Amino acid sequence: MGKAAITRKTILNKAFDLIYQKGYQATSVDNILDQTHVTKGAFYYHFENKEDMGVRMVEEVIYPKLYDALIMPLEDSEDPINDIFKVIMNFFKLADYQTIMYGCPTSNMIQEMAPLSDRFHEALKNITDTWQGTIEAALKRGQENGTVNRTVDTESVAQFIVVSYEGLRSLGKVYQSKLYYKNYLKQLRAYLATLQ
Amino acid sequence: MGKAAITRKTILNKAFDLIYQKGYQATSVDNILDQTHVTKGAFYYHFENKEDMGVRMVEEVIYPKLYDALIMPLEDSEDPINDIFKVIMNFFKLADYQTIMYGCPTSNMIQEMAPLSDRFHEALKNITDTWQGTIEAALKRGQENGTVNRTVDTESVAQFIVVSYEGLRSLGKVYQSKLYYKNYLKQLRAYLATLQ
DNA sequence: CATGTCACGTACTATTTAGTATGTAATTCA
DNA sequence: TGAATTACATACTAAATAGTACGTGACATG
Repeated sequence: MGKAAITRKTILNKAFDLIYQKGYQATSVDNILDQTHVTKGAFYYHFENKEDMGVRMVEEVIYPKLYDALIMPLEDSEDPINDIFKVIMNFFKLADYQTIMYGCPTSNMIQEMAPLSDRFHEALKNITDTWQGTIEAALKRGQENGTVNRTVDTESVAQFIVVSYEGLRSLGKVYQSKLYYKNYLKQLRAYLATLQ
Repeated sequence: MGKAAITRKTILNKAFDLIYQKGYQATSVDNILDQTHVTKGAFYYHFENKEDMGVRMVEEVIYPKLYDALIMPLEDSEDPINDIFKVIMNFFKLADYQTIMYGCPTSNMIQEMAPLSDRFHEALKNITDTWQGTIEAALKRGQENGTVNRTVDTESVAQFIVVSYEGLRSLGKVYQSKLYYKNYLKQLRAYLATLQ
């Protein structure tokens, strides 16, 4: 990676840290620059404006995190009912305080920016479409190999799983207890079991 | 209602309109004043500061809306499995474009402000506690009268319902389609049916 | 070796922000 | 009716904001 590419990455990574904790609008460009050794000239050389930087941050920082943790592990799943549960449970097992305190980065950005900016809206819709689509595809493979009941509506089930997960991460901000996550996993498992 | 009380209400109601659409931090005090016939002197006479106004808005505008639509109808429910579904379905039936476009006011405020302000955190936790508690109480009555299976963990079920609802409202911002809500209701009904 | 482009660095601006200082009508109450 | 308190109105400030103008050293390329 060249020097310029490093500068760009530095901006995006620090922007993620701050935006994840405070929100996009509450994080100023100066705020990001203060916490890096990057100057304003460099910032506006690499990005058109603040919105452009934010959208790239979603695409290049937030999306890969979600992909690695929750999407990729399901891409080849032949036993979705068990794998979906395992993937989510495993994510919470590895989660630190920040992860629980500040919610899901994707969901945070949707809440704040989807209604305000078309560019954000599109980037965020791509992420959720990909995730939901991956779950749906896994459920369909499960239907073919017999691990998932053929009568289930894979689209609405995939949606329900994503929706419940994002709701959990959102309300997790207010409850911040292990029990809250445990309770969720209990009900998620029960719900998934009904799909067999 | 006296004249001063009307001024106060005017501020809170307009604050709700703007904050619901743009977020708390993106809505300035001047912004609220521009859209009312209220001056800065009046604003800071009625509220300590912007945060104080925001918290009162949560308590006095957002909470009553959620209470009327989703909490009160369940307070005397003796058939929670059917009533919970009906109440949520009914809410979406009556929902306008704004409601779907801008998500759930409570959830929006949680996402933006719960990690940033203790006063917001507390006010928002009270709302969700009340809602979840009401659902749990209804489920317990259902267990007593036989409409709900006695083996179900009412706390985690109540939590799962709230969580899935809030996730839906959050992701609804990005999907904005009737189908998305229909799919949710389908899975919610299926999930609730397993509690019988 | 001259020259253009890349990748910044510095200094600035116009606007917006929450909040304050200080007034002054309108009520209330003794 | 006089005095105090309520409920505002107006004008201001200091800080923060996104973005710009303009410079400059490094480096590639003909």
